[in-house]
Amino acid sequence: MTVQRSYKRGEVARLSGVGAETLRYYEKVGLLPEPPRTAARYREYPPEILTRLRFIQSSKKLGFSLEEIRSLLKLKDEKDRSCGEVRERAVMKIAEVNQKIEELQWIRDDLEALVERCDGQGKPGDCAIFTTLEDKHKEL
Amino acid sequence: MTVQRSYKRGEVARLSGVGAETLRYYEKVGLLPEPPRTAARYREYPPEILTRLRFIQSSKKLGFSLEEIRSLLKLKDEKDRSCGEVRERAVMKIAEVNQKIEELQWIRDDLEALVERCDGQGKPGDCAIFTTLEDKHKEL
DNA sequence: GTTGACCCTGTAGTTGACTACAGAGTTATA
DNA sequence: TATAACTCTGTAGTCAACTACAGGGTCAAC
Repeated sequence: MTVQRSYKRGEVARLSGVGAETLRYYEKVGLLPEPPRTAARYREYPPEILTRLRFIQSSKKLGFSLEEIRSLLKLKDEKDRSCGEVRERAVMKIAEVNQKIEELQWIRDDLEALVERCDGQGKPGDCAIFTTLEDKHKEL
Repeated sequence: MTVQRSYKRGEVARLSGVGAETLRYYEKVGLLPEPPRTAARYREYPPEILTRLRFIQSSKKLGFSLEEIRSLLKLKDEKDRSCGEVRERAVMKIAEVNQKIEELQWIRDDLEALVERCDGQGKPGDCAIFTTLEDKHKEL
């Protein structure tokens, strides 16, 4: 038979890089489901918790609030519910994400223009014409 | 001669969507330069402040902290300084931004896969296979 | 020339997202 | 079996990024 592995808080913390206290906090605010407990009320996290935490971490880095992440995860958790509404919300999320990508691309393009212009070393005032950094954002 | 226009706090707030108190806060933490004052110590913002605020706002939406935005803006403000170091930091920023874009694209692709799979309405469990949402992030 | 809508400074309060106890129970190891 | 290293709950503290006063001064317009 297979050994069904589960982790406790400290292990999950070590493996995911998310603080042990933070795990409890995430549970409290509904980002993580309440895990099963041992007889002594120790949390027993299934291995899947790690992918969920990875998702949370990268979403955070991208400027999603915990509230938004909660709603993204809800999409997944509701996979067994009425497909139509989930689909609708997913489509909206896609639009939001695309918008973020576009804005990041502007910023990157601005930075690249800057680098190109000030390619040499020294020469102050030379790379002066990178007001670009702001101009592109006029249409925002 | 040209009429050199300047704005006071309330006008900037209205035009930019950034709260009037927030402007003072941004000044305090070094995101905005101290503007010139009238005889009565009223702030007189030049029109350029608006592009700067737009830049701050979109960067915030993309998950940059005020500290990071400060360093992005410093790149611009230092345009007259040693070009080499500015260039170096810009190159690093570009890498960071590209990383963000990539991660957002993963999230978008995941969401799109989800939408594709649950294309019909109703049928629960049908769009069940969008564990994609987490799988892609395993390599993070 | 006063009323109301602005502006000033300084400071205090709020919200989101943690992070750190205190005081008590549990488990692994020597 | 005792000691260290965990875990539990509840609550309080921290930090970033605002947001909201209080107690005053300024200015335009009636």
